[in-house]
Amino acid sequence: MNALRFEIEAVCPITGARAGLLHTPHGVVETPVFMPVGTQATVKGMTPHDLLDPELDVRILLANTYHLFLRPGPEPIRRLGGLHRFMSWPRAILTDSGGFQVFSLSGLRKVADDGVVFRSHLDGSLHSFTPESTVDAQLAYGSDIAMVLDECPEYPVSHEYARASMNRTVAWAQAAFRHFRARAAGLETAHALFPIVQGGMYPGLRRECAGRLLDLDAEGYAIGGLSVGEPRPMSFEMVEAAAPLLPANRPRYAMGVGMPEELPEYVARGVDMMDCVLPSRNARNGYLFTSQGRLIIKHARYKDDPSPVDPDCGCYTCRHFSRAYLRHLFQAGEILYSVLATRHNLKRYLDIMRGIRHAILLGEFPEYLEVVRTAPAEAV
RNA sequence: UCCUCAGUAGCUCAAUGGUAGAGCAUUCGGCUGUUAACCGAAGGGUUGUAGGUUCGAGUCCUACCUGAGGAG
Repeated sequence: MNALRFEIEAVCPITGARAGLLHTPHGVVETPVFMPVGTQATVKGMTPHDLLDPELDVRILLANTYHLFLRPGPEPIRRLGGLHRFMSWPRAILTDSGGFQVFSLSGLRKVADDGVVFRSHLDGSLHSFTPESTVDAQLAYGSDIAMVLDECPEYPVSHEYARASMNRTVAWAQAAFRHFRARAAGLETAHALFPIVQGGMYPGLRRECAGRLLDLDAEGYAIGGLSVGEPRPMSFEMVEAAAPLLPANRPRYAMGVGMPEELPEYVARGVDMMDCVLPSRNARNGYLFTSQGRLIIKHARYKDDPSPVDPDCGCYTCRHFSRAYLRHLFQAGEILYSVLATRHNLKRYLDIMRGIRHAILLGEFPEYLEVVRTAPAEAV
């Protein structure tokens, strides 16, 4: 039983960028899409009501297998009706497998062929993840889209290590799919599982990895291991190596990217889905994304500034509050600052994706790219 | 008028007589499948003033200035 149906509405004849509709068990997602990150079953600072507001109209969220595994645990979530009911989110959820944590919490782990042993960052307790166990966890969560366990090596790594790591990721993906297909057959609801293309910063390994994952006949494919310290052109090059090999009629997901100006670049290389902590995390750290570039709200220059963060933004924050007020809230450490800033930054990212989608549908994506490539970096 | 206490970075305060520091603020970085309402760097001082003791004083002594309390 398929969980997803990917309907392509338009393809840019110059770049190959696609606009489509991703039909999930929890609603339709317009692509290309930016997925806000809600690691611990919450987008920090946002209620589901905020995210559902037509102003944001978020269709799909991320949550994290690793973090929810440690707390509160897959079984409690299953008993409480799954992640959707647990967090009161009616729309689609994609769960990351914890593969990223294998790398980002590297001080605490040991990678073996059959999985990874790691220490909880919460209490130091020992746990293991296998391709099978992370599928089980994500089925307990009731994820619409689950991700296979992968290894996400840091940059730079040797070709030798990247190859071994990629081989492991492919083997894990194969094991995950075997287990997933056996388990999913007995379930009432449909779930999708995406494998992840790895291969370090070696185009040859990326191509090989993509080719080997095709046999899995997955409902969508992810490209991982991007923005792990490498220069940006290299990230784009890795996508250029892998994306053309992936099935044209399935969604492609670039994991963990990127800055606002990078989003159209990934789309131009055939990417349909992206997620990133930048809009939410940077919001809380005083970094606001605007149509005129970045704005660091803590700067004293905004102390008496009555203007909105972005005069061209129609978000709740920009409609009602001044830079001076937001700066005040930030300096005072007030919770409302994070709420308003996150709301604005998410709106900015979602607007960018809607703008990209609109341009593709109108056949004007090359012109759109031209404009954003010459955009200013800093707001005044 | 007298007594007591206190004067150190923009602010609040540290510093057994031995290289004047911290937090906040300021300025600037950083953040990319969140261990992050987080992390880092820089600028900023005639230690109230003037003398004295001492090898050496923010620290001890004297006078003065300012402030806060108290007494009358």
